[in-house]
Amino acid sequence: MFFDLENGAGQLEIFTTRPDTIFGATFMLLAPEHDLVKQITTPDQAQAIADYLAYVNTRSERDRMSETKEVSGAFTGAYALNPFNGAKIPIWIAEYVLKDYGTGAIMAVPADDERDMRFAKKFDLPIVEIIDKSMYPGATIEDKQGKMINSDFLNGMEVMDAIEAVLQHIEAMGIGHRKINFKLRDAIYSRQRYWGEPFPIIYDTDGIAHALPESELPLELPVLDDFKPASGGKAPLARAEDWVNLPNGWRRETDTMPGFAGSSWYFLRYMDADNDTEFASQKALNYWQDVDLYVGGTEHAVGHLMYSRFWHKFLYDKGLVPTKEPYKKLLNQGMIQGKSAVMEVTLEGGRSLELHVPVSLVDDEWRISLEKFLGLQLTDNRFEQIDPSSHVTVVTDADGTKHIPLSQRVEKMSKSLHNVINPDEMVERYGADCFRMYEMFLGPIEQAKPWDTKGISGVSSFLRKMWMLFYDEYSGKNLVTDAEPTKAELKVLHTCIKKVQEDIERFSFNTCVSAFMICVNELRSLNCSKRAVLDELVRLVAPFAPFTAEELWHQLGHETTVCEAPYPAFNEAYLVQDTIAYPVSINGKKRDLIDLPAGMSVPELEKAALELDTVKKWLEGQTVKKVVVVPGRMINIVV
RNA sequence: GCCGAAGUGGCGGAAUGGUAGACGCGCUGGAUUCAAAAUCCAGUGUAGGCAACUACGUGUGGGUUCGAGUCCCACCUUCGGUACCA
Repeated sequence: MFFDLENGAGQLEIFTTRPDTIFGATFMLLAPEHDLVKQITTPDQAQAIADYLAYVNTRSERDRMSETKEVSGAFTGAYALNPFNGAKIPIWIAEYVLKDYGTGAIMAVPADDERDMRFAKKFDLPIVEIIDKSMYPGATIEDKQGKMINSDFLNGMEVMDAIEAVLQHIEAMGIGHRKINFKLRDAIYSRQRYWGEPFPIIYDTDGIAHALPESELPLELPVLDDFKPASGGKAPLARAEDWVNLPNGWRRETDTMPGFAGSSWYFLRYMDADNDTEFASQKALNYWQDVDLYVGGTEHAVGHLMYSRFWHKFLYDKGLVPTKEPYKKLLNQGMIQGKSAVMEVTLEGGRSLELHVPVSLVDDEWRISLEKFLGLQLTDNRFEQIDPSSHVTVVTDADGTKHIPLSQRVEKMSKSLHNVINPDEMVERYGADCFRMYEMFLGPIEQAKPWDTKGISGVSSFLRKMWMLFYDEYSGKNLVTDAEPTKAELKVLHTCIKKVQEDIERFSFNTCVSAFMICVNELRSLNCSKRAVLDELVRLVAPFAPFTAEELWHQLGHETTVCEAPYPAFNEAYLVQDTIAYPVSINGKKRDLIDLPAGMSVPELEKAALELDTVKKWLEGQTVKKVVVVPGRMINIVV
């Protein structure tokens, strides 16, 4: 929307989503970097504006974004005119108005915008109420609800109607137009490194960019020996001069694309990887459709997923893919956090600071020995200035060794926090299967949880116990027999199959691991090494411990990979119970437990419960009001 | 500020409205060992009691229900993401 400047000095273009509030616009705001600032500033205000711009210059992008409570600004001395009533509106500049959003200029409506309100209060600018929200209790300042007041021809209208009415006026008067504003976050696309797809872009002798003709695609990276940046801050590709400089004097782009580029659509290519005429045939695309499940961390949800969906939408609009969205379901896995060790230091003058000590130097009681600390001071200059005798607390053990106690904090694993556990070391020590299963075992997949190396021994001994169903612990003799499994053994196996099947469906992998542990413990106590049971167990465990399962599968005499064997299905017949343990409650509080044959009728169950000694004891002097019996579940006596 | 997730033992966590704490770690006691590691057995929510047992117990306060960690209402706290977006 355009506002005339006072004295015919030109026009100011602003962007607003609330043109209905125009009669409440008591001042205008420009971004400090706005082109008009220099032109319109009056001599009286030149010093104030110069001072303010100097201040803005000292502020980093981060400062400007993080400090949101305190507003700042300066008056240019110039005025714009309200196109409907000719009112004079002072023009200010303020750092909270961003140069790159909209037109870098806004009409400020303090009555209907919190930041504008703070600005008006700070600089004592008028506030004109323009929306009566009294009939909408609880409506916030941003809600588009209420009746227009103090607004000339809009008075009495509901906000939504007023927006439409004022838009029609504005367009009829030719002082503005409707526009949908799109914004794509963080579109930093090119990278100065070798690893990445090269851009098929060439520059002519005037430096104008041209797309490489299709006949020259695909463009492939040249072979390099040295991947360090080239001179002049150029990307490594600039070293390949034969590749960069074309015979006609044109030059290739030397930046490359980021990981987002290929990963935004590679799954489509997977659908028809050998196709050399198109990225994938319509037949393949219609068959595979989309990706069932996308598992990724939060940075993927905001970064990669956004690009990938954007890509896919483009391909869909072009009619090249059959689905609007590339992924059916998103699962955000939680972060495995680190436990960091924080040393609290008090320097002379009472100034205190916190320093992260490498967790590898910390003992079980979360302390660092003085000896190790002195060693640390030699290699890490963050600790140079610290005097252990006065700046930190030191405790002395009974045996005379000195330690500095540290506090523990669970936070993101990060080099800067010195709390990183290297997965390679875990795999080296426990094996990939154990590491994988322990990560699953830690807790629900969507939740963040701290890594604790201590707990991994539980999974490690589970894998050993499973192995020992096949092999004798001491002699290494193969224990597998072809005997018929008993009812009890089949029940153990099928209980596990059922649980694992159900838990996989709801992504509850931690409880799958627990089900395997129960199964193996019970098979061990039954001394079961029967092929009929173990064969199914191996197939069941294969997705969780693939290396171990593959090994055991071959030991069972199979020639092909376990991945090709059908996944076991449970048989309800093996799970039938002869007796059911019924909890017996008085007023909802459990008082006894009774084993009763399955299939007992409700009156029989009630009678059996009322005959229990425990129940009789609790019923002394009481009247039974009601007995709730849920067959197969529980019995509750209400008194 | 906005969006999202989560509050249960010493710790990670389990629990279609129906036995709270499965499974694992840790801890305690025992077996084995010259000793240790490893392994095996038993115990382990808190308080009282030799025990049987009793009371209390899933962030706080209410509610629904025969019965609530689970459902409803209000609140508190923590974590993650994002942020002057007009």
